[in-house]
Amino acid sequence: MLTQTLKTEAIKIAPARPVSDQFGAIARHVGLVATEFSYRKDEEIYGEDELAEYVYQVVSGAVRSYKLLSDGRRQIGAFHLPGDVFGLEPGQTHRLAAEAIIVTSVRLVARASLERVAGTDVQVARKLWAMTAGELRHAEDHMLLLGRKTAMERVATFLLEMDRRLAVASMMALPMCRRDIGDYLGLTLETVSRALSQLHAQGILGFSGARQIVLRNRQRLHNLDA
Amino acid sequence: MLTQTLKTEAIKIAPARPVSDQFGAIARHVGLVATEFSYRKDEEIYGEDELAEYVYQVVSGAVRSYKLLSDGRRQIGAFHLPGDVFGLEPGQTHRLAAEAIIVTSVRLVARASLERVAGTDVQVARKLWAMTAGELRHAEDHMLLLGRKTAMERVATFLLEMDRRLAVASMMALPMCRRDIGDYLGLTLETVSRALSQLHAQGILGFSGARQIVLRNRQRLHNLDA
DNA sequence: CGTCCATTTGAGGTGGATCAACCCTAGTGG
DNA sequence: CCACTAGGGTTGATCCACCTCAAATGGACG
Repeated sequence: MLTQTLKTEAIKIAPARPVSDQFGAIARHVGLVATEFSYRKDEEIYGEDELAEYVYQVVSGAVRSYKLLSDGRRQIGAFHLPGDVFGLEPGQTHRLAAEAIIVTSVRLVARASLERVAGTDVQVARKLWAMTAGELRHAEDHMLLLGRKTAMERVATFLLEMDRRLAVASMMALPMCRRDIGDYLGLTLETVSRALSQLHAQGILGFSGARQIVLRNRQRLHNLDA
Repeated sequence: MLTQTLKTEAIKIAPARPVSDQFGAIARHVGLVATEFSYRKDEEIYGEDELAEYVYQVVSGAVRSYKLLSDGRRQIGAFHLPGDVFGLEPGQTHRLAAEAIIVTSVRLVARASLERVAGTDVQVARKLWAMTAGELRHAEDHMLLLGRKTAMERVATFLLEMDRRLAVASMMALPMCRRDIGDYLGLTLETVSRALSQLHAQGILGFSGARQIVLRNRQRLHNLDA
């Protein structure tokens, strides 16, 4: 599987985040080698209920974590963007599948070695707990969105989240298609498209290509969110 | 609030718990005193974004954890039943509010003391991480339910969950009302009621009182779940 | 400059919400 | 004991936000 280039370190991550720094810090501090690896667009990184062999950090690109129902209905639980850690599990298996949305490179460390370090270093153990708690916080917010928000509120929340996480010079380049957004928000791709068109018509956002979005009025967007 | 009350209320030292009681095991192991406390029906245990002073375990009764939108729409993220730990946060504040559904008694320990122990004992730190991960797993399953399941599938999932968690002699006594169930499943109370009536008409479940339910055919219920 | 998706837009259908009675049943008090 | 009451639950009628199905448009890439 990991037959590709084994480059180490000197990795540049666009927006430096606390969590990502922690991951890198952990890896360096305990002398774990963070291997780099690449995935093509739509390539599976791991499947649902698959053995959790590695923990990953997005270096560039984007990843979707999701669950499927037997008939193919899909719920994307999270998007992982540069700097984000994903696939971290205290249990044996991954609870969601993960796929690269676009060509994506990741750093990874063996879960076993991370666990071993956490077993002796309380600081590391604390950070792993905090990372999982961060994921839980996001999931709790997302349950509120999925259970109780209207389509427009969901799309507004999504835009504000993406703006916060990947806007560069007030422009965001969405890596994911409308279907991915719909499967994240519990909507159909058509409903997402209609909501975006409506926001465009109201001057709240501007397009330069369907996935290049500029928020022109964050306040009004925030008001549309509940 | 709680601190003040504790000074005036009689405090019982919690009795020993069953073997499977992880929380109690931790508390005893590190010599923390778990105090017992009671809440009346619908009494708030803590509010959203309130300082997380204590970690709780349900002794008897039931608790709902929820988030509210500004206009009152509510999403219940989890029900906590006897044995369950709730209010565990590595951060400073609670991400959801918690209320007693019925008269409920809990054991609680100060978060600070738990944190202190976790800072020196990796076994405890590992257990706390695993608990948070367990909550995350539930939230991920619930996101799939809220984003992608039909009303009947949601109710079927709910019944199987409650059957697993609180059935005694194949009978379950639901502590929560239809509105709570609706707010947990992202439905209205009427839709929940209609789904239950339909399952009753199909002979899949029996009632003895609206909240006393017997599952007569778990297999068919499982088939109705996706 | 044609092919292939992704996206947008339109038209119509529907599952669950909303609004509105009505009906239990547990609790209360006479 | 029974009558009364109030809150929870059920059921019915109607509505509408979002889904489904369908077609047109656009954009990226050979």
